[in-house]
Amino acid sequence: MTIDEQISHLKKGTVDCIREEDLRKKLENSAKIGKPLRVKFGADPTAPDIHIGHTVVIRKLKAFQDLGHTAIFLIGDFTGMIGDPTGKSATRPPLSHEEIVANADTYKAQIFKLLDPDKTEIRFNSEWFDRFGAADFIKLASHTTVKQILERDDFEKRMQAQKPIALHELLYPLVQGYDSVALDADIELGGTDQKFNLLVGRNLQREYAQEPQVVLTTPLLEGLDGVQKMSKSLDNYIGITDAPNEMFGKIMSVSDDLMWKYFELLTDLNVDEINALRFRCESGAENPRNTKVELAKHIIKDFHSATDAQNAEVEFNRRFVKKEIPDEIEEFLIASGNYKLVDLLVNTNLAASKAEAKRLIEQGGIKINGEKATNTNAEIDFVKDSSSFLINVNSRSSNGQAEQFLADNILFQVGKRKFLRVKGKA
RNA sequence: GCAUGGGUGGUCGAGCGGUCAAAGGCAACGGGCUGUAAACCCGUCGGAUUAAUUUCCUACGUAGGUUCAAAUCCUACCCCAUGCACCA
Repeated sequence: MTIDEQISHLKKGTVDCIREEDLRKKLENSAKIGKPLRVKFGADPTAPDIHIGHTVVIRKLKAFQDLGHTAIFLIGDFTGMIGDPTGKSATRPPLSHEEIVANADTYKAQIFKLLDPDKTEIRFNSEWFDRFGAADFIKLASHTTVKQILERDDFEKRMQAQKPIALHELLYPLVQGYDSVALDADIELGGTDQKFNLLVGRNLQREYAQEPQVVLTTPLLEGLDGVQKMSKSLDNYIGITDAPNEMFGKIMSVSDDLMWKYFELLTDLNVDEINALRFRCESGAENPRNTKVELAKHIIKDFHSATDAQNAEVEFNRRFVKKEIPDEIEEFLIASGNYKLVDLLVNTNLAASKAEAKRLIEQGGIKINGEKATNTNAEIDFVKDSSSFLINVNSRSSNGQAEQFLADNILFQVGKRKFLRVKGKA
């Protein structure tokens, strides 16, 4: 690849590249002297569960890696110890060494689904900050003015809205930026929300007489709701350890509009290929649903395998298109006896409380062996009968119908997705 | 330290003596329409109890008090924010 080709490849799907001339210089120089560039990406140590929104930037890291450069995955364990960067006042409890190691392992297991372990450095910023003295800290702070820090969009807004800003939050960008100095980073990647912090790193490197890093930002990926950025706390995420079936379902619920962004940021298809698909959908030549199926398979293949992706599609079709019962259903064993339906739903965790169970029944959300349950007072008998169980569903109200059948289990369905097979305990 | 404003359900936010399990929004959940699209529409949304919207319990920062009755009034305390003062 020529340098021009590399640049356009690296810039695909990014928002900011500061500055492109610097990137070019670094790439050229690296090629000339045969020294790989050091590409940094920092992660929060407290939340090792990453979702595919995070992989947007990790894929970019991989792009550099594929070109022979060194990926540095930095775990901000020191930063994580001193507070919360998002603005809410709650200070995070310091993580123990063991927790940090455990979280790091979790990270590794996840990122190495995409990255090459041999070309990845995993670093912790406590390496240098544990040895950082108060004097060093003051010196670090002296390189930046209050005004500069307050430039940050978030701070400015909060000042204006008279919302509190804790002092340590002002220090955050400095701490994060110093990591680039300590690592002698050539390039730092991050989401667009990190732009300010990444630029602070760039300035600090200059202050510490290093060549400033190139800053490359990637867009934030909206989650399944299509509006807010993907995050675990909003429960609109696709975890990269999600099972193939689950991933498939979640991707299928992404809106058509958002699908194209997912294609751009989460697959290797190039811009032309994506545009071609898009044209077919928009001209009516293809049902967007089918294109979305392809998207789902592309993504699942990366985190599982092509076979898993294929199976997920089959399973999805069976379950949601043909509305058949899924292949594998969890089982719950229960002793023989007489149960109220609502109690059973609570005991099996299908409902959080009796009130909720009742509500589900009233709203037609509960199916027993495929039949909608309508009576909130229904009772079920599990009677041990040699090899199988006599199951007796009856109701107390006058209009209720009693039914009785012999089986070794009852299939419960809650809503469209939850299934549970309740079996009698032998 | 002083002054002012404030602490309400998962969240945001109304209520400011009874009609308050507490408006409204968001989130969530169930149903409908579909391509499990999205959007939209309908319903639910503290818990237990009941044939029932029946009865009861818990909840409006904490602890007391006034009242037949308190999220609402009073007292003390805790916490938060803003401003002032202070400022190497």
